[in-house]
Amino acid sequence: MKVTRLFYEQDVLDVARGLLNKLVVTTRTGPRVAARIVEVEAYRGSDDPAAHSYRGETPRTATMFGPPGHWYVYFSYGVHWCANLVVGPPGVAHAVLIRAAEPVDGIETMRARRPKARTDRDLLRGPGRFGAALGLTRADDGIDAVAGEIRVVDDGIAPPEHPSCGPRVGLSQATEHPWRFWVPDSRYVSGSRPRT
DNA sequence: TAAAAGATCCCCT
DNA sequence: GGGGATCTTTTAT
Repeated sequence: MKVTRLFYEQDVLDVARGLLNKLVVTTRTGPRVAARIVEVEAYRGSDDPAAHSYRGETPRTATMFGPPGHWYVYFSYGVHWCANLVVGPPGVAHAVLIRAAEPVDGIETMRARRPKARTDRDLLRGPGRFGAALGLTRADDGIDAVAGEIRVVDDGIAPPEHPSCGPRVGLSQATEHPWRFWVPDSRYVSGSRPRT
């Protein structure tokens, strides 16, 4: 089934679960690279203190307030580029963070971008690693994921019928929501991280 | 203008 | 298991 603009106008939790097993494909930053999404987190706009959009629109989060189905890419901890998909109609700033993916195509290209990765399993396991393996930067913020140079496509593998879920990672607020979803049994998920 | 925190990753022990 | 790197964004003064 094709991933249309309409897909991104569903409830953000449904979009998050629906993105599992979808393919991210790009030739924007080099040779063709494809990766299968296996772990995501949902951020519920103005209802969610952990969402970047919670306190209203700022220059950084402008993309989140725009039309759905676009990439919101932000710079994290002065080191990493993390990628989200914008969900909900314009003005509704929900998003789904891509936390981990399974390398499918262009593995050599990804390995060149991630020299620290010892195995293919480490290539895209974690949001910062996902961004690095795809070669994302500020220039990729706002790109259309439906018709642009970095696309989300359905290659015939359905989302899991019963996705696993649990608390989101790395937050100091709104930690109670089980809005992290992943493909059960995938060896490419990032796994829980202990918090101090 | 300053200061603190941040949707992380990597290396060290 | 713990801490440092690194710098942008936001909020407070």
